[in-house]
Amino acid sequence: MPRSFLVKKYFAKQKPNYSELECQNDTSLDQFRLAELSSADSSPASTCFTSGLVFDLSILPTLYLSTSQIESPSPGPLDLSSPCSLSSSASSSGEEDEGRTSDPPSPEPVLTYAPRQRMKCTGVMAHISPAEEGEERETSSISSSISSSSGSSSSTAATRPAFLCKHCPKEYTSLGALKMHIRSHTLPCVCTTCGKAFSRPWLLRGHIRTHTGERPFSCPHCNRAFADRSNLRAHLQTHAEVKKYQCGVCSRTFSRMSLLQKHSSSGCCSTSG
DNA sequence: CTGGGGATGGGGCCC
DNA sequence: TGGGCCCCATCCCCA
Repeated sequence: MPRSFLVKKYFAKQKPNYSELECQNDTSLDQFRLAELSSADSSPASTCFTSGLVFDLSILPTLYLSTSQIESPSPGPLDLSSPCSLSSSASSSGEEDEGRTSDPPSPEPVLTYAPRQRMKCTGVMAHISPAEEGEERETSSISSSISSSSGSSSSTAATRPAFLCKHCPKEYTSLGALKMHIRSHTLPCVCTTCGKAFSRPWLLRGHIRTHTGERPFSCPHCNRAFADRSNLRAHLQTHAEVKKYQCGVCSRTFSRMSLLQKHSSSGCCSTSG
């Protein structure tokens, strides 16, 4: 299977440092922190920061069958002790704004169009049944996968163990990677505000911002705020004279890969295809 | 059609 | 080994 997705980028060892983002984050962060703290006891949506988050695998089957039970975020016996539980501190601590942000977008090298296939596995939910939700079962399945794969005629397995996902054809070279991947099937992090489930807590945090309206990331150029750093990064491209993505045919640059792809597919590069 | 924002998924790296 | 975060990528929608 294609493993190109697992290939780390050229700057793999570089510590990202969007100094520009940091600056604005430092200044705006307090505002958001205050807003967050103040809203934490006033805004209904913000309740999800304190008690609206439940990560209970057992509810997932119910979740996909019917969301009626979770549409009313009643402060029931929430399992805040769960490893996936989030608290107001988790967000208000500004773990992602605290200066861990990355390097300056600065004069980045313009990238020519080199589309990468996004790997998706579909039909996942159909495989998830209440009886399958347990991590133990997952891991036991992993073990069996390992043994079966190592015994199979896989060329890669000859040198390293292959950790196969039982929900999809994906395979990994480490158990940790597989376990993390499995979370994308089990979706243990559930937003009790809307019932949407996520594979990782920080994904849920980002989602929660859509409820709270929190936008910790501000553009230093126009002060526009974003809930997601990636979106800010994309936005910063709009301020750049030379965009990050360049058409290999007409040299026109775009702020987003998707725009370049649209551009390519809509005519410019039709000479070659 | 293009440009851009919002939201989200996922692998890799660091602690 | 797991959690948290980073970054990239993608889809959807709207102006």
